[in-house]
Amino acid sequence: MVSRVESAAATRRALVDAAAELLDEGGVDAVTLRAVGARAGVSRGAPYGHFPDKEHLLAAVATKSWEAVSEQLDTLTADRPPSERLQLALAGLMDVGRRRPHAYALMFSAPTAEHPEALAAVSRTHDQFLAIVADVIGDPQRARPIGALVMASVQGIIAMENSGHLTAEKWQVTGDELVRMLIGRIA
Amino acid sequence: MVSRVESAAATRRALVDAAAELLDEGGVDAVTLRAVGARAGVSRGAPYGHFPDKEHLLAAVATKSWEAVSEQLDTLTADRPPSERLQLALAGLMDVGRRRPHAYALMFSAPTAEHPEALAAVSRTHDQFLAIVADVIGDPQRARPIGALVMASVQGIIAMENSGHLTAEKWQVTGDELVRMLIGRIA
DNA sequence: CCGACTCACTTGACAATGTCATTTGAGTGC
DNA sequence: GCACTCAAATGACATTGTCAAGTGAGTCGG
Repeated sequence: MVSRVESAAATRRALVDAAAELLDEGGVDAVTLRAVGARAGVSRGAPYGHFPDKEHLLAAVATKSWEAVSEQLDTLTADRPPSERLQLALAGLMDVGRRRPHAYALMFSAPTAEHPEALAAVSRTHDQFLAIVADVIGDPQRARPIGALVMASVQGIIAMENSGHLTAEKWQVTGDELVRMLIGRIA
Repeated sequence: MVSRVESAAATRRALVDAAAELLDEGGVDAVTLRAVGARAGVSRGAPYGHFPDKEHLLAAVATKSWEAVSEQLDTLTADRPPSERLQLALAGLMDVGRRRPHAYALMFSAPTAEHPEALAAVSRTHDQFLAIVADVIGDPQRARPIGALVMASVQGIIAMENSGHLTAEKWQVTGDELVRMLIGRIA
């Protein structure tokens, strides 16, 4: 037996999942409210019962994507050496960028940063990342600037990889090698 | 007296300029073919005489934006010390990212990298940048990987600045300081 | 000088889409 | 058992990208 609120929550989840799938499959242009409704098994107007507009639905997708990264960071237990945790954390981020390029772009898009729920998920993930960086460099004072440099650089590497602007032929280097160069220079 | 081909070329220029203005003013959503036509003094269907579709018009805007950066790099004459030229080159890129954030995002977007004309402008600009990096580090062999790291990192810094994900309160650092940290670590 | 032609541009039309107002109907509390 | 709530469905509308057909100013051979 499903209560009304349970059904509504399930519909909301189905809408976000459907939007995420369509985003992964065909980019942001493929995420139409009609397609989302159809895949979620509801009508085209149903999203308006859960989100004020399409942008908020996409923000929910971005929030969920950030939460997935955050949960993956939770699995990096402290019994590993800090440098290994940093490497795994960056590898996890690069993995999202490569497996779900459209979702990744959405996670770092401007509208996402303006939705409180998304901001909270981003902030929590960044805090986890900063804690790892602090353990690596051993200096909490400098963790934030250095963490910002690493995060921004990795984000730029993935973004240029996905957009086709970072090719191995042109630059004689891969994204993974660039990340290794980067973390080799911050220690 | 304007010949027919001159008039057509002028219309094409007006369309690209109008699209660039609308992009700067209201983001990519504000660039509708009707608005572009109106601002260029032609009708909504006129762009189809010069571009196969809207994406090609946006690619032309990206191309022109890259060419502007390239021309600015041309002004960095070799009588400056290499490190100063690198700093000025990066400052120029950051300036575009801050003054024209939407155009900047377009320049690094995936569709842009698939249009030959845009690719040529990008490639030329990247070559100029690589030449400067080679002069700075004095090792042509390592210029490409290091240049890639710097370019990707700066791109990530600007992108996170523009999207609101890189705030001074959160990370205790500014984008400019990150760029200084970066070039300090590659020398 | 003029008639036919070219081609950039205009206009009408259409399907797709985001959004809102209205309606419907299943679950809920008295 | 009945009125009520609220999620969902439906109808409608403006906007947009795109294409087919039409138009008219510039061009060229005679």
